[in-house]
Amino acid sequence: MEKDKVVGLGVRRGAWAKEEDNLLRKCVEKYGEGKWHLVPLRAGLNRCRKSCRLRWLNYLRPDLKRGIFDKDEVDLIVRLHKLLGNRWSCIAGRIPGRTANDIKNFWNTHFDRKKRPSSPAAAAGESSRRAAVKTITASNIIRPRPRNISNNRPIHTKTNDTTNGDNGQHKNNNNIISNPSDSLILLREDDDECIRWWSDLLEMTEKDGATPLLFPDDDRHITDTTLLSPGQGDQDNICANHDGFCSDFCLDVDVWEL
DNA sequence: AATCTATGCAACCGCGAGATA
DNA sequence: GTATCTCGCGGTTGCATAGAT
Repeated sequence: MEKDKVVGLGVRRGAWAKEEDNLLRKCVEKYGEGKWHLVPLRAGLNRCRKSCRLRWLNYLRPDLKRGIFDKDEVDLIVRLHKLLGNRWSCIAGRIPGRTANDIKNFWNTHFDRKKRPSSPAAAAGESSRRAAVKTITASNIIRPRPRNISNNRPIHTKTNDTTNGDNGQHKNNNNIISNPSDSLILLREDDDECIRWWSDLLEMTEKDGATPLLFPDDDRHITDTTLLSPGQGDQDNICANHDGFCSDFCLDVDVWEL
């Protein structure tokens, strides 16, 4: 990677200066997320749109949580990775305040078996976590399933979604339902199914023993599954807090015959 | 104190998908 | 149907820095 360079058409690259951060922040606060191709112009930044978007998503967003991952988050990442594989954006959608890049970096640092822990102590500490990861294979990763939503179906619209960037749009990566409003429909109309799905999932995960519902370094069972289950808590908050995430998780486990 | 090594993380790249003309 | 543009994602790179020697 080249840092602090100006290339090609004079577009600046590399580390961001504080002034650039301020310009970008003000621009997004004023115009909102999205329309990234306009952001460099609007903000007066000599950066490409991708760089602006990345900087905002990974660093400047006000709801970002920084610092080390706590146990709950680590456990969640392990379990979601078992389910979803390297679909970091999906995983990030379930962990408030964390970005896909954060999680990806965290995973690559702490769980990627290509890298080795620096000390025996660290290795011991990580071994149990790695053991859980070890069993992940392409065949047991659960992949979301596309659903056909008729255009005629009534949509429960939400008006508090002010953003149209980031998670507001989801690509159909591996048949993920793309529109957050679709997920809303699923939640409203398939509440029971979603609840059942999560129940089955948690049960299955506990049964197969591949990734036990335990923290890696102690025997504390996860009892607070509220964060995980779309069938619990405030339904509105699920999509409001995690944007399109629900769409990624309203799926049938057996469809892909895993 | 100087040098080396390992690690964390910010940033870039390339690609695929959706939207639109 | 196709070309083009934009967006978003996962993979990868390489700088900065802490820790070891």
